[in-house]
Amino acid sequence: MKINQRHDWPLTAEEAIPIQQQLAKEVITSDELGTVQYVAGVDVGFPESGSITRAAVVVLSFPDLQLKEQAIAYRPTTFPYVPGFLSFREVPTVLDALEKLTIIPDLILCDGQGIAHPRRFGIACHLGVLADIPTIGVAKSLLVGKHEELPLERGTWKPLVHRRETIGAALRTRMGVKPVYVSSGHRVSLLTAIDYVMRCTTKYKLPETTRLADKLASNR
DNA sequence: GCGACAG
DNA sequence: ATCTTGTCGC
Repeated sequence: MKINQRHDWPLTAEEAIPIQQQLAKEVITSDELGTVQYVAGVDVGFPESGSITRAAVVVLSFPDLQLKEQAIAYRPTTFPYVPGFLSFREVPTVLDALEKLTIIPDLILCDGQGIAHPRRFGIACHLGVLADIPTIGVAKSLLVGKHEELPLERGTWKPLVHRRETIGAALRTRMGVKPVYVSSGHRVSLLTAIDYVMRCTTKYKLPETTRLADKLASNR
């Protein structure tokens, strides 16, 4: 698939802030997605002591979650890891991998936050806006916000609140296991996001999409 | 000013 | 993220 270039990639957080503020205006947190036939998962690894960025994308059929296609892309690493600016480090290479796909995914599950971000523009939002594809943020740990303790049952969740605003949810995908943090990326509401994350999760804490992408991104 | 801080 | 030994449970 072809993706339009929207902006140059900055090399510092200071230069990245204006870009986040501008693109954050384009984020849509209501449901603007059609029938989901293909769900994608993306993940990024940093081999060669971090000097190389390796992005992996897997496309699964939905709801049966069978692997249909995968792609991988590499770039020299140019942006450091700075909390709040993860997308500037990972998205350029992820877009390269997406462009190699034959199948255009109907939904993408990202490894990281969506709007559960200081400026409401986490990596899932950035990828969603640039690719113009519905995205959901699924993070393993918290960047901002807090939530009440949740019940132990699989599928239970509590609102993730930041500055008195609900920005996502802490979701228990497996009984008795630490929750994942789900938030809207682009063109997906929170409730719909929670539903898709549950439907993509089978026997592990993380969605199958993320697990397969992770295997491809970190393995060799 | 002092901590917290996705991957 | 990455590095990296042992340990716990099915």
